Amino acid sequence: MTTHIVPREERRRRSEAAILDAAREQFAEAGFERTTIRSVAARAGVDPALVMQHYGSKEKLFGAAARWTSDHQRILTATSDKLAAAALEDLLSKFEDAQDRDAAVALLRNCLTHPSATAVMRDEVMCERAAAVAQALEGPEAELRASLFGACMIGLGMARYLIELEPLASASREDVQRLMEPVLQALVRPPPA
Amino acid sequence: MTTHIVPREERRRRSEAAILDAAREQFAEAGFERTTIRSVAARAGVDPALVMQHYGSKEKLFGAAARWTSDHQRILTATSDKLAAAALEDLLSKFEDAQDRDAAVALLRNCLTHPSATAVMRDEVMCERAAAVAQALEGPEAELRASLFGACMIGLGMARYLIELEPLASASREDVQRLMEPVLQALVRPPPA
DNA sequence: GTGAAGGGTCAACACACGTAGAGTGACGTG
DNA sequence: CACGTCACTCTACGTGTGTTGACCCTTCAC
Repeated sequence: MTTHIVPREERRRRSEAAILDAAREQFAEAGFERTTIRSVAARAGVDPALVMQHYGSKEKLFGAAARWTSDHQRILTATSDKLAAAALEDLLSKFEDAQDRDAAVALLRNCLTHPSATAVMRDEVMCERAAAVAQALEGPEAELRASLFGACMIGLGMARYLIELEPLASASREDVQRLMEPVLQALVRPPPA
Repeated sequence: MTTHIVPREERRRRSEAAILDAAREQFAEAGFERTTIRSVAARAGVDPALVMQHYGSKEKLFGAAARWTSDHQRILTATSDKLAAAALEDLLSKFEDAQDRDAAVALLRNCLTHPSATAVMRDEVMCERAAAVAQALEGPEAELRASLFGACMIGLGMARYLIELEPLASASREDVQRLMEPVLQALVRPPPA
């Protein structure tokens, strides 16, 4: 055995992190229902009971794993002509880092079937950003346009990263950003009628 | 008893239809995993075993219930300046009829978590229509733009009917159509650069 | 009327899951 | 060295699930 001697607290933090990583991957790949405590434990190389001991329940584990880590400072501070670009930048960059990506995918994948994921998605992610977007919009129906803005962003994320629709899934980030920007700009500009 | 005498075949067709309706509603509301054969049977007023006898397995029942019933003739025949309007018309009208709506929601709700629903969504629904859309598009990158077109449509459907993001969920069909049309038109027109 | 057929029900199996409680062995402290 | 603590594991329970086979009871053909 080449295992070094590690202090208890460090060891605890490591296994907790290993479990969380495994949970993120599993929830992201297979969804909440098809993810079992046992499979997460196996992936993390620990006993199923340890998962419970650390996170209390499958529900809480999911809550800790599925997050949308992002400050919407970039959106709040963007002027209306840079709003679309900023939002796209924010969305697309989230999927570069593996950990952020898994956490986001875990939330996205389950937001249609898991009650608390739906609530988080709607209330914490979309409503908040829609409010921020609406604030930057001029003209009538700002809230509705902001909702549609969010809807397009969601659709982009789901089609590209979850459904993996081709050629969108394989397209370069730059191409996606370049083509989508004028689309979202059509919502930023006040409606014609 | 006031039950009329009904021939066997008619009786069979009725119970089969009742089961399918119940399954559609249940799959649409609760998703695949949270829907049980027992709950479907209860909703249809029959015995759980009868569901199996008619549809063979939960998987096959889901396959029969979750469908995207729509001809894309309207899209194929539309000229490029009417393409966005036709697609929106097609999507929004699907959710007026209760039966179509349940079948569509059942597919939409599970297309991120259920393997075969994902496949149907990607291959039968999106790829086909994206191909039809791409055919109508002029300029470069027609396939990618068609993918993005589909992504926005999906996002609209999910945000409005599944996540129920406000004020989008409560907005009138006309308002949604009016505001979204120029958005999709930005994908129909050839890209600037 | 009588037998066959088939729609429908009942009870049960086998399995996988989330979860709980007792037990174990290494680490830290005196 | 000895003792308590804590991370960790083993085993098992209870429950809910999809699915099955044996059993009714009405409908049809002759």
